[in-house]
Amino acid sequence: MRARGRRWGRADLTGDPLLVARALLGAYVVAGPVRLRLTEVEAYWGSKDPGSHGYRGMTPRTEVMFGPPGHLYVYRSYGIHWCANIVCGTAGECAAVLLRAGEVVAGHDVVAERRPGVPVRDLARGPGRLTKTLGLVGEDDGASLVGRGAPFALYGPPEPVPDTIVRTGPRVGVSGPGGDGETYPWRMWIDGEPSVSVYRPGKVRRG
DNA sequence: TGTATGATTGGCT
DNA sequence: GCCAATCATACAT
Repeated sequence: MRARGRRWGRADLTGDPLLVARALLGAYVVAGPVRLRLTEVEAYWGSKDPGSHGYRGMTPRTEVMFGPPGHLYVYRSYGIHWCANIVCGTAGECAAVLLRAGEVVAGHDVVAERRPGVPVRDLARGPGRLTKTLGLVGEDDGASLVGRGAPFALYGPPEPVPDTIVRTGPRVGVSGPGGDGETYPWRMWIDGEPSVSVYRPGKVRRG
């Protein structure tokens, strides 16, 4: 049996979202019988960040992101998929880390039922696929990952993920503040992981 | 009340 | 590489 990392609490998610995102690489998300090792994440930082849903202030949808760290922010993407974030930062500011990709390390039987015919490396390769594999839906928006009785849980990496295998780059599908397709390098992933999603540049706006 | 848009994916050319 | 699917959200009217 592989050693298991320490269960994370609210304190582990408090602070700079970029540092939290880095720390989440290699961490485990537990949803019922399914456990996922995170291999790719993106940071979103509220009012500093035109790419964030919370950039223009709090709305009913983004309310969770302004709350205390340790909760899920789940939203519908393109009317079809669900995408999941872990709220981090500090209560009152808007910060979250989008879960983009991971590797299934437990609960394969359940996942196989949920996602028949899907190749192993594609099970959680991309944010929409990841939520499907974990079974996350809109009703899980606001649910907690920390504390006793939380429906979900988060465990730190069993072994530290060294900086030498961590890569950073522009976020996927987000156009940056410059407008020229410039983006913040707030996407982070573990190099060489087959589950890491394919990069696609954000839509170029006319101009 | 109407409408444009998107932190995507899967299927087809 | 290109494009449709499909709907909640945000914002204009």
